Amino acid sequence: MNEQLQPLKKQPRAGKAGRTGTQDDIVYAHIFEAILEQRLAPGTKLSEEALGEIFGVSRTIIRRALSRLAHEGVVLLRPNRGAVVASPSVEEARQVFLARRLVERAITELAVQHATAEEIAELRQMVNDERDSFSRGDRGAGIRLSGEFHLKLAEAAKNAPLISFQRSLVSQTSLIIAQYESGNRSHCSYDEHTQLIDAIEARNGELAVNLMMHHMDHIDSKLNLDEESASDDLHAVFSHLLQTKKPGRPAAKL
Amino acid sequence: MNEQLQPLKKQPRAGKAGRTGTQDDIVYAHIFEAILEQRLAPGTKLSEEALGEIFGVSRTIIRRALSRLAHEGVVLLRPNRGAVVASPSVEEARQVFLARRLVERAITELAVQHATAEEIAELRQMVNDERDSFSRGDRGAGIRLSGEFHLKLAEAAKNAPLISFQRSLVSQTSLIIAQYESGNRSHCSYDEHTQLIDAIEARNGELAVNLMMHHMDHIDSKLNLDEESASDDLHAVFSHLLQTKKPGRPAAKL
DNA sequence: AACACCGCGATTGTACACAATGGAGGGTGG
DNA sequence: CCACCCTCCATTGTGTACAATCGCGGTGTT
Repeated sequence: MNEQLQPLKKQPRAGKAGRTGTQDDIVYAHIFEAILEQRLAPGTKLSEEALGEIFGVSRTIIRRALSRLAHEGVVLLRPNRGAVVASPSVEEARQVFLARRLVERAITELAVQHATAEEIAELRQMVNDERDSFSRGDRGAGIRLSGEFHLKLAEAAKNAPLISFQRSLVSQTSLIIAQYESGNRSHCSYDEHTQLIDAIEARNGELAVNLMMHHMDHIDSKLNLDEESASDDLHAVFSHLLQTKKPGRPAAKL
Repeated sequence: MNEQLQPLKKQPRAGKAGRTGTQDDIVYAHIFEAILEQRLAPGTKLSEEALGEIFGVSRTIIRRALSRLAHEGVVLLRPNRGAVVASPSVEEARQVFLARRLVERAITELAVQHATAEEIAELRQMVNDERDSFSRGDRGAGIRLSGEFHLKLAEAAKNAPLISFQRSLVSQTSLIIAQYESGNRSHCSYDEHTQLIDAIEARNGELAVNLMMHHMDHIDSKLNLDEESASDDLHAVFSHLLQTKKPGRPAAKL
């Protein structure tokens, strides 16, 4: 029952979630990755004590990681009732996408102006990694790397507040994609990423923005935001009932 | 040395910082207000233990409040070295203002579409409060209320991610204004706020956006971002070097 | 005299113990 | 038989003790 991975002293575990920093980051990254990989379904309760045993740290660390995840919108923190994996409603998803269009447009324009050759090279490398992940069939890693691409682009824009906001938006987008994306189609075609890099490298702002907006369109269109899919999305369909509101009769049986 | 205000059990102290919620919020609001009122100069060290004694709570609460302030960019959290009041550089200030232009434009457009009559009434009330504060000479409250106006506008836009981002931007803007604004000119003329509300109520999107952009221009122009002012801005000029200065008495009274 | 190294003090980082809250289940009354 | 209430338990919220870390000042050497 109480299997606990080794107290995660050093060991980067470089293969998986991002590079090791402080313990918080490790816990944060692991939970985040688990959510993206859909090993943690939306609505799943995240008990502090259980997580603490799993990662071999105290609740203090877990609490910080959860707080951070909550701030990025990936986890919902209910006072006195613990944390659950967020399950964005269709309306929330729309809001995130609207905000992303806005931010991505600005980021693209700024990146065209400020991206260095080194950054462009890094971006190309990331697209390669992303393609590899998808060809390996590692969908979770693919979604994560695709998000990291957009985050890297934000860094190239050289605007700290936008980077921070983009991080939050990308996190939520990843969760939404994991939750709503239909079937197994690659959600963020790396072709579009490559074209985008080309336009940025050519300092063609107008083209870059157009590509980015089309890219956003494609992401939108691949999601089933208009009507709920039926079978295994029960969690998503009902989660808004059985975790937050509805003080009276909160879905008696679940 | 150990002067400590009463353990802040309930007592809303409604006059000052925002309405009382949980203890975190009280501590957060008080520190935030102290920073805006410039009773806490940029660069001032925020010792957890000292704050804990002042507010009569344990370091746990203080730590959460500081973490939140850090996330909003008002406080700088240096690992193993404690927290200090942030002192945005000119470059950082420019980035914040760029991001704000972006966000305010979008918020204005959305508010024109979605603001309800009730929200518009609330906005007008807030402008009244703001004017009262300035006429009373309460500059800190004025800056804070002006920020809350822009935040309320974001709420009228009905987009959760934008609201969250705007909260962070407004906080940082307030700090920048407190730090850089020249003299005693009212920084956010409520006339402009009133005109803006009128345009929104008339559902005139183009006019509203133009007013907002001019409003941003005015805020920009009132700051001394181009060249440092000499006398009392030494803190700002050097704070990035000597973050630990001013060890004595962090705000004699709160 | 200046530089470098080492130990000390202060402050933050972490873990844990206790208090408080909310939900679930059983029991009782209508 | 159903509904309501009351108690108990699981889980989170808070305070505190202890450990780790960093900066600073003393001391010795070159």
